[in-house]
Amino acid sequence: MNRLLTDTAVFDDAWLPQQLVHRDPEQGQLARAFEPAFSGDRPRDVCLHGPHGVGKSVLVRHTLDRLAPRGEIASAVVECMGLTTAGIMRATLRGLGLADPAQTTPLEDLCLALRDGLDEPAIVVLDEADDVPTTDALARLWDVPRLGIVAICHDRERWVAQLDADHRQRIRHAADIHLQRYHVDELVDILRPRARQGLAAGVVDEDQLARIADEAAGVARMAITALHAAATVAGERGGDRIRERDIAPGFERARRWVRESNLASLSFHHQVLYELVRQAGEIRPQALQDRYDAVADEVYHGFDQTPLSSTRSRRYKLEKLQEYDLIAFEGTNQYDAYEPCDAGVAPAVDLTIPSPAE
DNA sequence: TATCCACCGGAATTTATGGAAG
DNA sequence: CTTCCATAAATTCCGGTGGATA
Repeated sequence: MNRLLTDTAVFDDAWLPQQLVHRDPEQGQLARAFEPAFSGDRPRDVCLHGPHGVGKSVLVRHTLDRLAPRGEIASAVVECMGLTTAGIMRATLRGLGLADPAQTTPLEDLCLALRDGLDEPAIVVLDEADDVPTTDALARLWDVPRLGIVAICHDRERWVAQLDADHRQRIRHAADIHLQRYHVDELVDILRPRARQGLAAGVVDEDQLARIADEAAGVARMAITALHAAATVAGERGGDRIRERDIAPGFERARRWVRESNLASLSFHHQVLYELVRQAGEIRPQALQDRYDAVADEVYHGFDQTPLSSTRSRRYKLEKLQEYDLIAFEGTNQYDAYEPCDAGVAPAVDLTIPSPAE
């Protein structure tokens, strides 16, 4: 850790501030939705929506924390991204502390375990609900008495549109909470306590907090990460405080961190395909497939993995890489090419890839 | 305009994995 | 230990798309 940073934990997604600033009305709405749980009834369902990084999950976690002294409401936060219906049910059971089911437990058994295991009101939070086949999972969760659902999504209309008629009817009764992007001065209020606790004294001043807040365009997560990154960049160049010239590189570094952590969460196959695209800089689909065939044996050697033999499998991986904003490719014709979004983003694994034959 | 071509992406099917039951 | 059975991942199959070519 460099000497400008005193506590990096405050920049983590998981860090909860003492006080949630500028979200009082929304916090009140959410608390009212949970209220029935205290008299043994099912909490009201909630649809919580708004753009990336404006504090949707933080709002829920914080509100649950604040209510804890009034009585325990069991709750589970489920990261839906990439999960199947069964995966969501498993995560719910685990999160509520009811069971730790094996990957192969039948879906029906999971639903039964949840219905039978729950005798108190509880809340399940479906984070990133719009990235999943939520329709089926929702139906299963709605079958559980006393379980309230908080669905977190980006675009309410789009999410509701993919539900079937019954679900749509039911979601109409849910509390609807929309989170806007923050204004610059609100973002500064969010950054200030983190700067105080996470950075050495005098590393950043109000003007620069405002600069960072402005650049982050209302997205709290980006502002917080960029502050952390700007301090890192300033330290690397030997400075003892953040200066104007650190801010743009800070944002670039912040975006790189996000991409690197995304890539790290993916499989070895993804790492290999990403690295091939990154080394090529720009590569047409056929060339990429040929290259993969040429180097796969050597690259996979020593790892407990076997190369993907079908091009379809590789396309699935490439699709994921695009979803995670790691590579870009446009359109469908043969002149389009894959390219890395940021060639400075390195794979999480050390790969030795033979250079292309001359 | 008609045909070709490279490639995408949906859907069905097969294979891998690992817990549970006998 | 073997068999069974669930999910998830990998693979196979193939129709559709849209620019290129004659």
